[in-house]
Amino acid sequence: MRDSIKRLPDSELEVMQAVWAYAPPVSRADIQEKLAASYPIAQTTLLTLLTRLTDKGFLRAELDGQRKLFSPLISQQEYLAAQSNRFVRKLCGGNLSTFAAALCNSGLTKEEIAELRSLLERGEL
Amino acid sequence: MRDSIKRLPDSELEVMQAVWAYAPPVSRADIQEKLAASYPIAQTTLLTLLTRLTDKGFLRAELDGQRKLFSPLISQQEYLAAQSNRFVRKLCGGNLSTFAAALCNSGLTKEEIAELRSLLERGEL
DNA sequence: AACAACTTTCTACAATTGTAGAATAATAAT
DNA sequence: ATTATTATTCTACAATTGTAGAAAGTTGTT
Repeated sequence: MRDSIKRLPDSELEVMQAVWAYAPPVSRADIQEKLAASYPIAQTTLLTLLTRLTDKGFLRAELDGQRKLFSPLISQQEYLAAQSNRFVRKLCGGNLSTFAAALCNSGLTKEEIAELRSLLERGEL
Repeated sequence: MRDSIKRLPDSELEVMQAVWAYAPPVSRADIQEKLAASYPIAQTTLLTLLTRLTDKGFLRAELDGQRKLFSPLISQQEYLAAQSNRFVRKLCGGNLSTFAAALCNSGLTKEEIAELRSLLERGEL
């Protein structure tokens, strides 16, 4: 919920999502395999992004022989919560009707909106 | 709802929000006045951002004597709808429970969540 | 005419983001 | 040992973003 979690650039977010998809720790190769279809990328590029994410405090790196293994320091839920907050507060100016209207016009079907309502009902988690 | 609406960088978003706050068209001075407190910025910087937004198709500029007047080509609702879509589809992987959980952890109070639910009830708009 | 006030355009530059080849280090295989 | 293989680090560079001074065009004053 930390408001201090910075919004990641697209390429770094792609990498984080691949990291989150595994039980940590993950190697560069794991991530690259996961991204292969949706976001093909050179190994050195991926390593650059992993380094940047580590510098930014999103990942922790440990050595395993010659290679590195990465673990998230910020969970997907933490990140998404922070970004949701940003969306409502900053983009929608904290105005819930604005936010609701945006959702209703976002392309979600009526059924999806209904599902969302019901999910919101069961409070936290 | 166009998925093609690009996510704006922070500074350009600040400007667009100021533009949306007025009935168009607006001058650079109008925008600067609106932003003065929350986002102080040099006039030339603001003009650079306005030019970039115009190039990106977010604004239209017309001449009014020596100065320019700007009007949004993309409404706040269009932009927010596109970004909401992106949030659910891309950040939450289209998973509504993930999205709901993010909202519940975003710092919104129970009352706000309840309000959101009720706003979502009255469908569109 | 010369100046002041205001506006925009040009030019500039550092930081961030997107991407990856070259160089290097370690490991495995022959 | 010599050679592939594989992994990381260095170096590089273009595009985007954040920010603004310098230069130049208009208009209203004195």
